[in-house]
Amino acid sequence: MVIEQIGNIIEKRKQKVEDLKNLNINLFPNDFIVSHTVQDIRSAIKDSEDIITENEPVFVVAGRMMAINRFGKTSFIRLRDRTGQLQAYVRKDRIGDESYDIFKQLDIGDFVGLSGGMFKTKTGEWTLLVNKIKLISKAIRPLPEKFHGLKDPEKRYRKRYLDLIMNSDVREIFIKRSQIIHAIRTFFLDRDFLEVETPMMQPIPGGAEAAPFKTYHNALGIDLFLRIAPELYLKRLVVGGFEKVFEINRNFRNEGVSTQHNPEFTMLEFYQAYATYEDMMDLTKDMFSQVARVVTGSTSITYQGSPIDLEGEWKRMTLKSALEEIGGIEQSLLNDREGLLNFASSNGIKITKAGRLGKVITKLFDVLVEPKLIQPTFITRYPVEVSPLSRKNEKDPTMTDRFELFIAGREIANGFSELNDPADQRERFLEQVARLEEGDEEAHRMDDDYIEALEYGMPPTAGEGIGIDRLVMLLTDSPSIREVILFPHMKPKVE
RNA sequence: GGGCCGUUAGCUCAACUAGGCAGAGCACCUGACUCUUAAUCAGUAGGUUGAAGGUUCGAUUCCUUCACGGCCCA
Repeated sequence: MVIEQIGNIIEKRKQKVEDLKNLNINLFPNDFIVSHTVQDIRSAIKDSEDIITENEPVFVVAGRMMAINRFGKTSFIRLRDRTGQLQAYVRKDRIGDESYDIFKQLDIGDFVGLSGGMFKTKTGEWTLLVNKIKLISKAIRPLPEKFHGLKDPEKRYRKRYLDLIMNSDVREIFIKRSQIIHAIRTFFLDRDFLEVETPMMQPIPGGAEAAPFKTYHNALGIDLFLRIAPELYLKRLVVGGFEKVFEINRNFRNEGVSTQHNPEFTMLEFYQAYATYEDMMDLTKDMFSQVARVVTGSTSITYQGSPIDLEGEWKRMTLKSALEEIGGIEQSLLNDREGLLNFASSNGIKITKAGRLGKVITKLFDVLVEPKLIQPTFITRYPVEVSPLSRKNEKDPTMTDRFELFIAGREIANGFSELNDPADQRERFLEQVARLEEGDEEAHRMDDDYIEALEYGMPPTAGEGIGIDRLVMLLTDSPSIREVILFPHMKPKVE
């Protein structure tokens, strides 16, 4: 049905295709040799403006025609390649009658190769004066409208290629995303970290509280799970002697989609032997300011209207003091599970699946404190029962040496000194397994192989995970995770 | 999962309040035009209004259900 609606334009384009074929024109040739990008041409002009003429040097460039202004025997083209946009001027008396007749059959959206010299139009714009024009690839479907572009978010996400063709700000976001990941990689490699890749398919999904995707391996006859985190594998590598490792890769969590969540998302995790969670906080701040400087040129950014300073002091406060000072909960209540639940219900805060004290505390934190942490803030000392992989604090064994980083009201990193005592780890897993058996599909599973690895000895280590998509959102001022993931998950549309 | 909003030409949007021949701009097609850049001028064409049902003489408009999406909440 949709095909019938668009059919009219497509039918006309297909008729053109037939006409061009009858003239022995190859619509999809593969022998055009490109010798310049648009950027190359601009640089050449900048370097030697005075010796450029409309006859030489001759530039050969290729790209998509984004606009054509036709005037009878002459036309202006706007040509786009990956480096930018360039105007070209096509004259019948320069390219010849036959060639111009073919050019008249071409459409906006077609790829062409051009060669010619550069001149200035009377409005002063450097323009390629075309000697030769060749069709390189034919577009059968019309591009969206040139002025308003493509706005419908559903169509932008489903047909991202159109979004990228039409919306330059979208192109910029994904270029920045690449630069951000590059800058992170450089940061760690410069500090003697080893980049590794660990399994995406795991027999026991571990390292986070999340529901996994399940799949099946035919030849082995076993269930496998798409990983929810790489953590337990990276720590096995620390056992193996790789004292500083990092991985940037995809995690998969079987949960809903929203402006903050995509079922697959990119995670940075890193581990450093002989370091503590406090070292990780220092490292994180260094990394964020370096990445921001490389990518945006500044450590002062704006996210959705809020100015954020990545260079200033990053406040550190414990979870409980944050609840007291920012959340407005009396200190005496903080160890009183029932009291906190009463406080919640009398303040209109719904707590489902309340669980133990630590769970209640973190849920209250999510509602009362998290949205208020706009400037970078480390929250430290998380309860043991919500931190099954973290080392217990030496002075207060109900708490762990763990932190989360919040910026712009969102959790963006989670790190801790690692639990390397295998007996303690086994006990923590057993508690989690009990919850799993109670039906909490997000609880951790027993991983005997991991405990065995710890039994061979893991040096004291600290590690951290940072959600790359959220970091990219922050540095590109994007309100939705779908703006920073090229192909976000969408329900298939029935047509 | 809940609430609100949206889905009309290839694209961006009108028409819906109060039911009465579904429109515009750009794109497309035809013609004119050798410095335009949202080119201009003249003309043509383009629609099962997201899907199914209901009310009605008559539904893009009102009602029900469904699909997909957006925002907010959980």
